[in-house]
Amino acid sequence: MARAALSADAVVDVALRLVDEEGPAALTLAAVAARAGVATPSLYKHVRNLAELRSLMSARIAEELGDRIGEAVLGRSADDAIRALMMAWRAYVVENPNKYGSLDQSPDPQRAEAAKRVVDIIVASLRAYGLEDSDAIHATRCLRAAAHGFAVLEAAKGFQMAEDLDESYDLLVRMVTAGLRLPVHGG
Amino acid sequence: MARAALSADAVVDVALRLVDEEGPAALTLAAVAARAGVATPSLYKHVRNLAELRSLMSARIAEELGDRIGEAVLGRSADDAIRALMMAWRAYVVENPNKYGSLDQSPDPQRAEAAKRVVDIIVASLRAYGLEDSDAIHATRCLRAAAHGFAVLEAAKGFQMAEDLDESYDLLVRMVTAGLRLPVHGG
DNA sequence: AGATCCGGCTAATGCCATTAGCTTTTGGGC
DNA sequence: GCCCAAAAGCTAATGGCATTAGCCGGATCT
Repeated sequence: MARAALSADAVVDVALRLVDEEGPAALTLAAVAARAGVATPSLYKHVRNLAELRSLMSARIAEELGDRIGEAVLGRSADDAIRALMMAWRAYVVENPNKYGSLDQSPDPQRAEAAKRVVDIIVASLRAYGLEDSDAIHATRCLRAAAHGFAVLEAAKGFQMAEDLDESYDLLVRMVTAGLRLPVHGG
Repeated sequence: MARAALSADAVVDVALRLVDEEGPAALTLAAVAARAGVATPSLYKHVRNLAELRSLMSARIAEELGDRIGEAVLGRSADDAIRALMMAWRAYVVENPNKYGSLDQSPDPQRAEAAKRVVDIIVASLRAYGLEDSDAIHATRCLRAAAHGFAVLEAAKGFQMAEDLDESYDLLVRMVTAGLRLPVHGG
């Protein structure tokens, strides 16, 4: 062992704080190193390269999101759980738009675990609707699409009209909860 | 005037083809210039900088998407129109995942027009449901969130399970069309 | 024909990621 | 208490990229 000043986790911490405060475009190894009080190349002792740092950051963001929605569904079921889950999802995005905006969806092992947890929480919440196996997968995809789509658009300031976003989201939540009662096939 | 070899539009064309073929990460002025058969700095005669090129590209992508969904809703109404619109949206994404992935949502004048057209088409399609004014805005946001969310996740290969994506999307379309009959407020 | 302007070019700057290779610190075994 | 191996830091160097400055040639208009 040696000086334990820095670590991969610590680098990710610093990077996340940087993105949170200055936006995704501010993420450079130089900026992270400066914040960590270290020369740029030193970061390579903890992280393979910028791409890996991004991936680790995404994993952490997915974990945080998973924590939030996991808490939200505790002790709730059916519409109540889905509403809480979606509300928690959006609350996370509103609190951390820059972080959410730098979440990337690319499939890599690191992220797989965190993403899987989010999916598992959703799938579990869908059991109250009688959705299992393939049906639960299809329904989960719809829920993710709705929540993520709204999140991305809101984080990117893609909704320009003056109407209250809370009301829009409330409608979306009701669309989803009602939609989970539809037959997964046919109609 | 002088040699009309290149133009802002032509540069955008080249850039879009580049992104389409090699992915969003391949977008550099150097690469665009190489494809255009020109030295890198020459591009600055047509485009202010990389950020503006990105913006122009986004505008074009939004236009293309607008064309597609505009065509799709022609001669249809209500569920039929919404289904056609959402199907056209996804078809565009599946055909052009890289282009769609480089669509950015940031609000700037160039993009405003193209984005507005997409929104207008949706709003118009919602009239069949009796949705007007604020209600139409809220409903439009939900539809955009659903379609865009699915599109982003699919383009980024965010859906890992083996289940057929067509079936998932069909469920999403039915969720939306059914959801458009919900009261916009309350429930 | 000549002035003008547009659109191209080369050269130069500065930031960034990444690599190589050296130095320092630290903790464990003697 | 001392030595050594490895971890973690550093400086220097490389190469790609965006961007700016300033020059040049040809097309257009008068």
